[in-house]
Amino acid sequence: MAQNSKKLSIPAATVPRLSQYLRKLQEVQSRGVTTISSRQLADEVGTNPAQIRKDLSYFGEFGIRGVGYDVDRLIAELKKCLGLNRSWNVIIIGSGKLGTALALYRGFQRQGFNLIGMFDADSNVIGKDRGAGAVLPITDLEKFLTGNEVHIAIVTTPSAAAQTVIDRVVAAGVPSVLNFAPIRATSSEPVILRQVDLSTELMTLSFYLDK
Amino acid sequence: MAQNSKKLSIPAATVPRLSQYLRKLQEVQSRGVTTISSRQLADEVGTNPAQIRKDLSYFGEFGIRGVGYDVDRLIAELKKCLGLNRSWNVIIIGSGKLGTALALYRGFQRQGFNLIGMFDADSNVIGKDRGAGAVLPITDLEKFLTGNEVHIAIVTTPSAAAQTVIDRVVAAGVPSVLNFAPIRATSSEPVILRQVDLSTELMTLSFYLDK
DNA sequence: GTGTGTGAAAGTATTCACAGCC
DNA sequence: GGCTGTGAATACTTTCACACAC
Repeated sequence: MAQNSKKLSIPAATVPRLSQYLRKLQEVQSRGVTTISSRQLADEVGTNPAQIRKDLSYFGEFGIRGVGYDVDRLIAELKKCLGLNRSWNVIIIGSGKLGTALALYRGFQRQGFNLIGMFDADSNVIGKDRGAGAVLPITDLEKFLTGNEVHIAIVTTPSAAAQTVIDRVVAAGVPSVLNFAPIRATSSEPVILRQVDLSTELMTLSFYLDK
Repeated sequence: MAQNSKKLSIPAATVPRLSQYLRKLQEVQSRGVTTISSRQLADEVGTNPAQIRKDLSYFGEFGIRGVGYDVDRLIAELKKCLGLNRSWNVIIIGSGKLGTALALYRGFQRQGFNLIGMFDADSNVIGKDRGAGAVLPITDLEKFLTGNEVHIAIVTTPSAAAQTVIDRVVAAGVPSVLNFAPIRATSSEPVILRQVDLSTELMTLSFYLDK
C-alpha cells in the first residue's frame, strides 16, 4: 500500500476511526457545540476515550488539558490528517443502480471528492446522465485517463468485468480503487485497493446469528 | 454482540475471511478444481497459507496432510461454519437507488438470504416493485415484523431517518442490522450491527493517497 | 478538580516453524 | 517429499493509569 513515511507509522485501524470522529464532530458542530472531551466524543461514536486520545496522539496534540478539544480546531486537524484539505478526482465505472446511487450521494462533493466521469459498457446508457454527466463508453477509459488525473476509481460493474476493469485503471496509473463488485480483486501493481462487499457482510451477520 | 459460546472464541477478523475463502472455493469449484492447498488458496485470495490453516483450525480439521483440502468438502464445512446451511429472512428499508441495487443483487438468494420485504416512506413508490415485490409503507413495519420472522434488516434510508428506523426494527426484535446510511448507528439493545460506509472508505483512500 | 497525552500492560491477531501424517 | 495442524514467537491494537497542564 503506497503511503508516505509519516503515515507508515499510523495503525491501519486508526484511519477509518478518524473519519468517524470527523463526521460526528461535524454533526455536533452543526448543533452549536464548541468544545468536546474525549469522553463525550467516545460516548457519541461508541468507543472509549483512551482510544480517541491515542488515535489523535499519532498526529499531534490537539486538546487542552482540563478542558477538552475545540470542535472547530479538531475538525480542521482531522481533515488535514485525512488528506481532505484538497480535492480528489473520482470516476465511477458501472452506471447501474449501484453506480448511480453512489453518484447521487451528496456527501461526496461535500468532503472534496469530485466525480468527474462515469463509464459503462452498455451502449443503451452511454450519453445518459446518471448523476455525473454523460456516461462515457468504457472503450474510452484509457483516453480519458490520459487527459484527466483520476485519483480514485470506484468499480460497480458486474463481477465478470470487475477484475479486468481494475487491471486497466491500475495500468493507466490510477493510484486507488474502491471495489463494490463481489469479487476479491487483486493487483500486482502497488495500488491502494479497498473492497466493499455485501455478500461478506451478510455472511458475517449469518455467522453471528447462527446459534 | 449476540453469539453462542463456541463462536465467542473465534477471532472477529477470521469471520469475514471465511466468506472470502468460500467465494473463491466456489469459483475454483466451478472451474473443475477438486483439491486445493492452503498455499494455492492463499495466492488466490491474497493472504498467506498459515492464515488460512489457522482460521480453519478454529472449526476443525478439514484437510489431508501432504495433499490439501477437498474443495467440495471445504465448501460444505465453511457453509456450516458461517451458518449458511439454513435460510435467513431479510428486509430492505429504503427503496431508493441503493436499496433497489441491493434487492437486485443475485448472489443474495443464492447463499440462502431470502428477501421477503421492502419498505419506504415515500408514498410515490409504495406498491411498486423494486426487486422484492411491492414496496410496503414504513408505517406498516411493526405489523409486518409481528407476522414475519425477520433475521436481517438492511437500512438504505437517508441518514436523517436511519437511526429511528434502526431503533424500530431492534425494538421489534430483529436480531441484526446492516446499515448503509452514512451515520454511525448505535443501539442499547444487544443487536448485531454492521456498517457499510462510503464516506469512510473514501476518506481512508484519501489518507493513503495523501503524500 | 478536570481532562489530555502517553508510557506500560494487557489483550488480539498474524506469522513462523516444525512435528506428524499422507 | 509435501502439506496440514498447531504451539511458540512476533507483531499489532486497545486499554489502563498517572504525570502533567489548564
